[in-house]
Amino acid sequence: MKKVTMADVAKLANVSKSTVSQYLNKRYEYMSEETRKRIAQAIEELGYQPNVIARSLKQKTTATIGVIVFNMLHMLTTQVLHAIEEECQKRGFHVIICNSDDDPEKEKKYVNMLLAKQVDGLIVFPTGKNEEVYRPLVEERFPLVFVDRMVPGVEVDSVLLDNFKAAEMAVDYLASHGYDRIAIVIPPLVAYNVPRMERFEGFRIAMEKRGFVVDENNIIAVTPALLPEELKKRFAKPERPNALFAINDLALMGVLRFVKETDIRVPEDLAIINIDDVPFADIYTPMLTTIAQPTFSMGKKATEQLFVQIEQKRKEKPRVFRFSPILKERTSIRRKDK
Amino acid sequence: MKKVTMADVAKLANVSKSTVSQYLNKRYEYMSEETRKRIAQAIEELGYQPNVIARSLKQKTTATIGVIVFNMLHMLTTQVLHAIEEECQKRGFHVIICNSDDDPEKEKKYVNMLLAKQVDGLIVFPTGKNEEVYRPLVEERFPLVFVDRMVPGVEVDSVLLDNFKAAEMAVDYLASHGYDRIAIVIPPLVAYNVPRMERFEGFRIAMEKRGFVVDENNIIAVTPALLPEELKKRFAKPERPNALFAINDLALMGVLRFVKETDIRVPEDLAIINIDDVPFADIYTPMLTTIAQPTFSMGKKATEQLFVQIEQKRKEKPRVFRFSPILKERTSIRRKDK
DNA sequence: CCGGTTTATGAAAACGTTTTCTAAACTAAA
DNA sequence: TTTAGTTTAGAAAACGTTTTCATAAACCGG
Repeated sequence: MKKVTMADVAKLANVSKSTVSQYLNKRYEYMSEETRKRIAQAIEELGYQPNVIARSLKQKTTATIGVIVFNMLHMLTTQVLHAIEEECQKRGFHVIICNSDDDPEKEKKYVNMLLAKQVDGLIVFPTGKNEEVYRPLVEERFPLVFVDRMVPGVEVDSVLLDNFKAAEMAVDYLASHGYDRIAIVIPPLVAYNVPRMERFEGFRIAMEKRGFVVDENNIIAVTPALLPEELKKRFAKPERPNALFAINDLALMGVLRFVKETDIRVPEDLAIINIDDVPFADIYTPMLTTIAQPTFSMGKKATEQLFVQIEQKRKEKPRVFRFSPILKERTSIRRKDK
Repeated sequence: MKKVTMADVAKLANVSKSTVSQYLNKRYEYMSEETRKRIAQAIEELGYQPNVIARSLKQKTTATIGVIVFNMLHMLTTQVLHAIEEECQKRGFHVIICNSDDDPEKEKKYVNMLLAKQVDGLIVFPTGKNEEVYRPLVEERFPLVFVDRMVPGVEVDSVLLDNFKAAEMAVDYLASHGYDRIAIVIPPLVAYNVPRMERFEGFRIAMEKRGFVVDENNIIAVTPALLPEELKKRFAKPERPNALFAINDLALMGVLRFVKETDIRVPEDLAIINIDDVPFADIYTPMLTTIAQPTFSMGKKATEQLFVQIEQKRKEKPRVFRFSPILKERTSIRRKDK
C-alpha cells in the first residue's frame, strides 16, 4: 500500500516523472494549466506521498536538526527544548532529541550518528568535553550552536545565561536587604562546567565588591544528595550564614530539604535565593525569591542562530549570546536591619 | 570534505563498492582477511562515514521513530520521553519529537510528515481526536502505540495509567483515614479525554462503593487557572469538603494556590491527595501524599511494544497495558476521627 | 510558409547505498 | 591435466527523487 511512487503518478497523469517533480516543487513556470490539473488529480487519486528520504539523498538536506542534551529531565532542558521545537515547527523542520546523560562518550557517539543521518544542524547542551569532536565541525562550518554550557577550546555560537550577572544579582539583592553572611550552595566545582564556574566566580567577585569576605566555610560545594547533611554540619558551626544562594534548582532542593529537617525559619533566620525559577516557587511557604532564566527566549535564539548558520554558508566569527537573568521577587527574603 | 563516499573507499582499498558494503554490514563470510584489512584501513584513512540516508532509501527503514506529544512541558511527558529515548538508544534508534500542543490539526500534520519521513514507528500521546488519521495506519499494521490517552474508535496498543484504580486508591485512602466529604478537583470534562473521564468515573464509583453520595457541589470541574477562585466559592458554601482529590498536577497547583490564599490548615482542616507525583512533594509543608504514575516503566513499555510491532510484521490484537498507580504516603492526610 | 522564439515536456543521469547474480581464482580430487 | 567445487570479488540494477538538457510543439511576425 505504501508503494505509490512518483512514477505511478506520472503514468496515471500521462506525463513524465520530471514533470511531476516540477509540479511538486511548485515550478509551475512552464506548465499548462491542463497538466497541472491532471497531476493534481493523479496525486489525489493515488494518495501519493513523496518519499522524503529519496529527496534528501538527492538534495543532501534533510529538514531535520539534532539536539543533544546532557539532562533530559532538567526543567531548563524541557523548556528550551519546547522553544526549539516550536521554532523548528514554524520552518517545517524536525527535531531529533538525544540524551547524552552527561556522558561525553555518549555525546560523541550521538554527534557522529546525527551527522551520518545528515542532519542540517546541531544544537548541543554539551557535557563540556569532546573538544576534538566539535573542532572539525566548526572548521567545516557545520551549523552548530551550544546552549547552557560551552566547550573550552571550541568557538561556537552559544546561548548562555549571563552567569556573572545572575550571581551578582543574588548577592546584591541579599546585601541590599541587609544580609551579610551569605553562603553559596553549589555542586562540586569542575573546570569544564562553565556555568558553574562562572556563577561561583560571579559570586566571589560580587562579594568582594561589596566588601564581604568569602569564608571558606560558606562555600558549600557538595553533590546535591549530600546537601542536607552538609548544611547541617555547617549550621552546627559558629558564624552561621544568614542567607543561602543556591546555584541552581537541584541545589535549592537540597537547601529546602535541609530547612525542612530543622527548625530554622525562612526568612526570619535565613534568606534563600536561587537560580532557576521552580514551578512551586509561589506555592511554597514562604514564596521563593528566585532568579529565573529566560528559557523560552534562549531556545528561540538558539534555533534562530542555527538557522542563520544553515542559510548563509559563510559564517562570521562565532558569537556568544548572554541572556539576562530575571529576578522574581517573592518572600523568602525579608528586609532586615543589621 | 563531507564527500567521501563508498566508492572512494573502494577505490583506495582496490575493491568494489559491493565488497565495501559487505564489510560494513559485517558479512565477512567470504572475504579474505587481507581485503578486510585493506578496507578497514581505507575507511580509517579517509575518515569515511556511511551515508545513512542512502542506506535508508534502499532498505526502506530509517532506524528512527517519531513521538508526538500533546504537551511538552508536562512532567509526565518529560519522564516518559526520557524512558523512550533510553530504550531507543539501546537499539540504535533515534527519536524525532513533535509537540502537537493539544491541537488535533497539528497532530495530523505531524503524523503525515513523519510518515513521509519514513519513520519506522510512532508513539503518540494523542489529543484524542483524528480517528480518521490513525485508522488507516492500524489497517496497514503500521507500528503505533498510544500513551496516556487513547483515541476513541481506534484500537491500538496503548500504555495507560489504571485510572480507575488511581481514583479508587484516592478515595479509599481518604475514606480509611476518616474523611467523608471528599471533593474532586478536575479540569472540565470532555468526552475524548479518556483519562480524565476515567478518573472521574473511578471516583464516582469508588464513592458509591463506599456509600458516599457525590454532591454536585463537590465536583469542582473548572480550568486550572480559575481553580483558586472556584474553590474559594465552594468553601464559602456550607458542607465544606474535608478532603480534596486533585486529578492531576495542574489541578493540584490550583488547590495549593487556593490553600495558600486562605487560612485553611492542611491536613487539620483539609486533606489533599492527587495523581502525579510532583518533585516538591516532600519539600512542601505538609509533605504531599500523592498517587504517582510509573512514568519510567510506562515509557519503557511503550517503546518495547513498539519494537515488537516493528519486528514481527504480523500483529495480533492490540493490547491495552494498564499501569498501576503507586501511593506515596506522606503527611497531607491525617488520621481523623469522625 | 519559414526561421526564430516561447512554452511545455521528457530522457537520462545523478545521489550513495544494498543486493543479486555472475565470474575469477584457487583448491582438491580424478 | 582436467574437473568440480569452494572462496572471493565485482558489475550492475535497484531505491525514489531532482535536475540538466534536449527537443517537440505552438506561436508569430515578416
